[in-house]
Amino acid sequence: MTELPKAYEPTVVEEKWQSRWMNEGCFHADPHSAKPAYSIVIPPPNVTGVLHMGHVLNNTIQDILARRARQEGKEVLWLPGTDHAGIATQARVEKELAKENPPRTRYDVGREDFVKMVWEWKNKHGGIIIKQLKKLGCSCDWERERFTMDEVYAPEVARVFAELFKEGLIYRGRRMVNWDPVLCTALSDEEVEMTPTHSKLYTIRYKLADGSGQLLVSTTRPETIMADVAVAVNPKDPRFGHLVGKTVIRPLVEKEIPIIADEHVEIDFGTGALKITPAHDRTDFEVGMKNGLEIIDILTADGHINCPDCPELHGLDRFVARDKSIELIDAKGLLEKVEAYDNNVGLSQRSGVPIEPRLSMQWFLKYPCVKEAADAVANGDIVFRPARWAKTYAHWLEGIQDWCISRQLWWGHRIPVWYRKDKAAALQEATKLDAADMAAGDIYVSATPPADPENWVQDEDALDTWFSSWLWPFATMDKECLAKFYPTSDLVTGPDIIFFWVARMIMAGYRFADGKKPFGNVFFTSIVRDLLGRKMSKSLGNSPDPLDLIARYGADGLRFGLMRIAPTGTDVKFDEKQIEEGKNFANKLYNAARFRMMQGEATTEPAPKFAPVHIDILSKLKELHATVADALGKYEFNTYTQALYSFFWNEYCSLFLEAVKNDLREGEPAVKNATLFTMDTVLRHYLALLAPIMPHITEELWQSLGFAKKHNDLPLMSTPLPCPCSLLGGMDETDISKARALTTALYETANRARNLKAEYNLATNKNVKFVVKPGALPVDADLAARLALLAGAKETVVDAAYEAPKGTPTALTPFGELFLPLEGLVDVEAERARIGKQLEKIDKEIMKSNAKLGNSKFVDHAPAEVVAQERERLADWESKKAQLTAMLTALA
RNA sequence: GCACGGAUAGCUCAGUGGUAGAGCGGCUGUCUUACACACAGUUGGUCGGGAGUUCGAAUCUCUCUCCGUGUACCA
Repeated sequence: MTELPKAYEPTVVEEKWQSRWMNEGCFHADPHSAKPAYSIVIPPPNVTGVLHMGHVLNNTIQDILARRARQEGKEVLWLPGTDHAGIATQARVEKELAKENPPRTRYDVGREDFVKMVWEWKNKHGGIIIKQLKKLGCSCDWERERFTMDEVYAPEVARVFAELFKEGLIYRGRRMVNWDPVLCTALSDEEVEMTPTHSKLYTIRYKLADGSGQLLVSTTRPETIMADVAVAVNPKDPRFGHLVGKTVIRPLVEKEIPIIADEHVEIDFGTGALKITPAHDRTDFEVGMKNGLEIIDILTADGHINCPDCPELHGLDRFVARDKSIELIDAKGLLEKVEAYDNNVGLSQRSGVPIEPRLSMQWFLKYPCVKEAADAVANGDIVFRPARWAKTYAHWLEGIQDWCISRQLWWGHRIPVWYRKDKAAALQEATKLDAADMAAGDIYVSATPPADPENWVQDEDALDTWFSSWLWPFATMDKECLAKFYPTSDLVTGPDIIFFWVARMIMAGYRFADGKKPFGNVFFTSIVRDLLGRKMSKSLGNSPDPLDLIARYGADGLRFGLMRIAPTGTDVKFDEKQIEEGKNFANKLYNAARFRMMQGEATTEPAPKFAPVHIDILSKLKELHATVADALGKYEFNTYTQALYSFFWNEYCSLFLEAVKNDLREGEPAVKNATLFTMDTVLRHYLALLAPIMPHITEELWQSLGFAKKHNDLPLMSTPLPCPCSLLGGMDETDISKARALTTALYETANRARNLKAEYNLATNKNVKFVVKPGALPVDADLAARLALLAGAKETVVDAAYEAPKGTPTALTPFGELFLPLEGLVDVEAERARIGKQLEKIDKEIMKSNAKLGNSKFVDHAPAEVVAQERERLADWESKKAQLTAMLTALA
């Protein structure tokens, strides 16, 4: 007998197996393997990141796919790594500098030393999340861990840049971009979040220069009035037609500015007149260009007013200046009114502050292979799951805009462009740079720095982080790996980065990896929310720490609990109770295994003598194989998890084990042997099916149950999935279904028996005697004994001639009438009432059924089997009614 | 504004035309020698509202309400 603790303790077990798997190289992919390939690249978390629930969900799914693929005999590469996350990482180190005494900025340190500091920080503190992923049990090939700025990856980024530049797809220009005044960098359109905001709408009087009146102009941004260069009205607006061509006085830094006509102005909005401020508004900029207007920039890069002509505002923060400017205008008597106004303000996803539209010199990319990328998803070359994301994806591609790829950062891939020293100043101001400049030798664009660096000046900017991560599926792999594992099989990621990452990877794949798609399937996970439906976030403090959850419930418990509630189509509301379920399940599994270990070895002699209950559970196990394969094939992870849960807890533990316990104590050897054999078979197959989602506990039990020995002591994760074909091999299908019918009847009868006991307030542990007066199904000694065990009875007597004393509680079962003789303890009246109640229920069902079958339309239109089913049901109720009525008369 | 998703038991969720389900929670028993992280029993629902299609609707169609997400414009 094995001495084991009563409760499963995951911590030690999980650490043990994690290190053993790694030491034995179980996760390592062999590109020379003859096995078919299966590959996933991890969505690289930020190197500054710590594990959150989204990662747990995402990586558990990837681990399930990877581990299952290994069991299916595939050579698996799950390639891990981290993203350098330009802004986040740079900000992290700048924060450290600001804490110093005296505080420093990156400018105090200087570019070269600052970048060195970030590397130091990264090497010391970065990649915590990698350790955390290991604690979750992720079976990544850690020997192949990549970083988006490492020595292998960085040249790829530069190479791609140079190629796209030569192709004319990357260009530089002075454009209106999204400017983050806190981070002082340009951002892409995707990094701006339009946010509903309570603002104020100011209506201001612009006096006509000829003194003939005034024009009311509404604005939310009075602090930019000094940069107004015109007022526009719609050419079709009858109210203002006569004013076009006249001039008004700009209220701050007074100056005559023209009234122009432009169709962009909406007649119905506000006053119908719009101030044109080309330097500080995207559409105003366009209007300005169209009409040849001047551009007056009155904001600094960090969002302060730069307008010496207006000393009252000069140097003020843009929001302080907003209030101040209104005071000034009001003082001049030019403020008409101030109204509350709800509008959408673009906020920086990075710093959270309102974006400034700003004219600046930036690098842009015209996306390559847009059509290939759109077609691939449209025609199913790349499958999105759930499929509806394909629509979102297609919509984005249709309206795709050039991507601003330069960032005014120091941490990241520096733009691989050099300007000839003597011309650098001029070139950096040039709005157009192209291959001609390269030919002239004025600029140098390449993955390798110029041979004579002293003659060149490199571009100051760095690339958007996503400009490196869009190469992730292939830039992470060496030649051998590419040959074996590219394109990758599945990508598992959140729908929030469908544009940032997924779409761009598809384009990059077609353009840079031999025209091949980067992956075959994309599985978009749900987003984990809190119980109020809010996104998990640090600031709300509603995000549980996965490591804490692992400590309390085990990694297996966390994985199982989360997957059980992760629907495929919608978001998950996270409830810690569900994780507790995962832990409880692990404990159940552990105890079931412990129970088996207490029974000793199965013998080879005598040959197992299967009872219906054995055949039943083995047949269900066979079905479980199919359910699991089907669910995983369809990426239905909650179905997979739920099927595993209910098979084990309900079918195996609650029913089967309870029905066979006596075999182990006092059964004849052949029956005992059949039970041990069946338990072993179920556990062996089941552990393998469960292993992808609960890798640690299954590995531990595989070992302690002795299954590993039969497989050369291989860890379970390296053992091929047992074939369901071996289950009940050679047994006739009709015999199997006969056994299953008997077993179902047994379990149902046991339920009825328990109900009877409960109804008569007999404690579960009270030993009673049941009498079965058999009906249609045969009840042999085996079934009778198991029934007694399941019902918590001393014995079950099968007696066809049994005459129940008046008032004996009875129930109808698939095995016939079931009696619970209590020797006159029962009140006849109470019993009569009980049966009467049952009869009422049955009468209702009969009425329903009769109504249905009496409806000729139902009988004519419904499929034959549905009608037959209904008839059967009715017959069933009728016979039950007859029996109950007979009992009732017997009572009298 | 447009698009997409969701609304089923107190909670978290299954259930795509044929007798409304699971787990948790609640309540009642039980330390029955694998498991009290458990066992047995039990209580919970006009399937968001309305209309339609159908013999039959949680399921299909339309519409409304509420919640969520994406996207566009906003002076």
